[in-house]
Amino acid sequence: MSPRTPEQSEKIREERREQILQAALEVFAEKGYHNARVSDVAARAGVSQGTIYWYFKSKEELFEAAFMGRINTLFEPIVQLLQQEFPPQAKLLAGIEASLDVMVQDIELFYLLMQAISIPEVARLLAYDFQKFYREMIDLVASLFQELDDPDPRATASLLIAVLDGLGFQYMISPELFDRERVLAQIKKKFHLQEGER
Amino acid sequence: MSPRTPEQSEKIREERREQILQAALEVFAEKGYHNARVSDVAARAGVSQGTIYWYFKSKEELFEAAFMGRINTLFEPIVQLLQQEFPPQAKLLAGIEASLDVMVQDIELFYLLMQAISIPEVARLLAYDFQKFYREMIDLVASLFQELDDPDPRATASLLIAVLDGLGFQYMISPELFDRERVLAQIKKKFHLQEGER
DNA sequence: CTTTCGATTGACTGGTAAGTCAGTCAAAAA
DNA sequence: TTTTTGACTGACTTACCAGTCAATCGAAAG
Repeated sequence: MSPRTPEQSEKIREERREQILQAALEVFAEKGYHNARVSDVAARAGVSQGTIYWYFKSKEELFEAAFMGRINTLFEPIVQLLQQEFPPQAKLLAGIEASLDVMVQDIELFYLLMQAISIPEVARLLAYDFQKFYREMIDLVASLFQELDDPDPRATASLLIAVLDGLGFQYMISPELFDRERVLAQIKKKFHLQEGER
Repeated sequence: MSPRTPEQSEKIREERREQILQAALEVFAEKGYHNARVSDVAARAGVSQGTIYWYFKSKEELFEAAFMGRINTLFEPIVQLLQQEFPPQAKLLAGIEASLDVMVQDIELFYLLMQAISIPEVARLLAYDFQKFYREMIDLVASLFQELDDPDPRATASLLIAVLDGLGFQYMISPELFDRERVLAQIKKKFHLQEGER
């Protein structure tokens, strides 16, 4: 009766969706949300414009899906890392290094982030997801500083995350000013994360 | 011959220009660059759309002028402060506090900044101005840390500015997470700026 | 081979908004 | 009063693009 089993359809849909999301990410990062044409995304993905609307309700929804997908892909490993059974200090250090690497290798994520926040119609969709993500990160990092007997773990966590965000920001503006090793050394010192230190 | 002296014309132009810039700032901050209509700015300023184009070549140029004007207005006092004849520690502390205050009171500046960076046609215009501003800030702050015998003043300056940027970012996303006094205390501690400390 | 139906196409539409321009205004000079 | 000219107006043009939809495809089931 039906030309394909539900599983087959599902697989095709999943692959096409991914293909469109990847194209969307590239085009949005290159041109910015408003200068990116839905037809550009279609062309990049090798499908027609109509197909985009078979998979996504609107341009806004397409951006949201592409952006949040990317955030999750990049940060899930870091979050996982922070939850493993290791000394808190080692986890913090590894998390910081991983974040710096994401920053350098996927700086376009920051670019997408700026857009996500500063375009009202997109920000509306993402506000909840994003605040949740942020809060969870602070909670997680705060719990590690707690283990390290920090007198004010939440404030310290907040500050550490602010440092990382701010560095991403600097890197966007003037990548050449950024010196991974020197900055890393500074962070270790300021947050008392020298190897061997308790 | 001429209906007005050059000085009179100049005065009128200057006032109208300011009036348009103020309106532009409000409208851009409220709606975002792309959702702000030039006609909205005109209405807010109480002039016709044509008048906007008598003073500014394009919407992009209008944004640039409004944004950079605001940046300068808000940061000139801080830069001045940092250049006065006071102990470096006191100047750093005062500068940090002033920055936090700007952040809380003029958070829409951050919002405009995100836009300025993430909208390619605007970023193109602003890239130079902005990198210059950033570099000067780092140089200035680094020179103060140098006076305090910091072993790596530039890295420290870079980190401090990153903290402030990152905090602005957090404040945009979740203003309720921000606790000025706790954060300030943390910064003082991490950057060795306790009152009385050398 | 025929049927079925989800997937796909791309030309088209309707609304929108940046920027233009022909004409008006008003204040000072002559 | 008339002339001059910079400032100003707002209706209009022009181009654009998100989203729609009627038509078509194609793979598997029957």
